[in-house]
Amino acid sequence: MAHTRWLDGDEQRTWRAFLAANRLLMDSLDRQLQHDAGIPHTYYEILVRLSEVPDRALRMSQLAASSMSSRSRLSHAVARMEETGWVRRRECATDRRGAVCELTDAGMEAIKAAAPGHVEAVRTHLFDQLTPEQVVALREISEALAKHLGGDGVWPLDDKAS
Amino acid sequence: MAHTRWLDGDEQRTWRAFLAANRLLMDSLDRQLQHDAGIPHTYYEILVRLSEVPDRALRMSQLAASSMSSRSRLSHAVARMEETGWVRRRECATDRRGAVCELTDAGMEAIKAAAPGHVEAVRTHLFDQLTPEQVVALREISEALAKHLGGDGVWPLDDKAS
DNA sequence: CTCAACCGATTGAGAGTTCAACTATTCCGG
DNA sequence: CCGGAATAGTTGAACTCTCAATCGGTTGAG
Repeated sequence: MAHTRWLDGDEQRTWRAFLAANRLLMDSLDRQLQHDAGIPHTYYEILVRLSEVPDRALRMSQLAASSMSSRSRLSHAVARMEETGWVRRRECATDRRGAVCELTDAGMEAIKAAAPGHVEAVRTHLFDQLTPEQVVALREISEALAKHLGGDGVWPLDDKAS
Repeated sequence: MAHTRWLDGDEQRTWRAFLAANRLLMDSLDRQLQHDAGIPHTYYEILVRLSEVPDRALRMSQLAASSMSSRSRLSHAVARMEETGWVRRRECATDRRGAVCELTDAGMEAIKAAAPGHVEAVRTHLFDQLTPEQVVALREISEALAKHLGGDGVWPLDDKAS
């Protein structure tokens, strides 16, 4: 790289505000969930993905992709949540290397208990602070970034309504 | 809370795209910095704040606020970076409880070495993916959120220019 | 059929973060 | 001045995350 394309003043300001907003928001949500439900936000995301899928079960790799988690992180997280009885690991029928992670009833209860407080926090700290137009803009921005960064397995991305 | 204000379909989609984009972006930047410069992004932020301030020195609490770090996190981080010789701790002249953190020359060199690669990553993964209008929107959104969440000591927030 | 390359997932060590507890100092009402 | 409350910062334990190494299972070229 011969010549660095530095950020200009506006870009700097945008970038710093973005960093600040993200860290403050995520830290806040993490604290809320940890305090009220005893789990970090990343674990909550994993449980939610499982809860929305047929049979409440997914292959580890699919679960990792859909929760934006590295394989390693997911392995540790699932091990941890298996101890507390929220998920269970089964062998995969079609690929003996694979593992299927399944949400238990206790795990489902845990989500249901944690969800209202979490959703309320997301609403008050995010959506309540933005105009409807900003919400639309935020979605378009986020989808563009995630698409570029290869966030697969998260949204429809396709479907109708386009 | 009697009744939870759940997210509607559009809000869900926005929220998930936002989560995906943020995690992917931050993980990517963190990996880049860790790989090319051997420091996590949070440490980089701390060093940058110090580098921009008179005397390259700040009280711990101010440094924590301006880098969106908890006191504890900053303490650990500074201890770590002091070992590697990038910062130095001095007593505060006006308050014997206080400590002043100062960027060393070696620390300054470390930033200068890390900056080009980092800035390039921010550009390619963020700004290059957005239209100028989206950059403006992102700044307004981020500033609204950060302001609500009490992100002080980060921007001017005041100053001239409206 | 065989073996090497690849894939799915786990593991352990090292590093960063959080929380709560703690020390030391300053502030302030009486 | 005294003593309690607040402030600045640090510390250790518990926990999460990352990275690289590893292991068994699968796949495909020859």
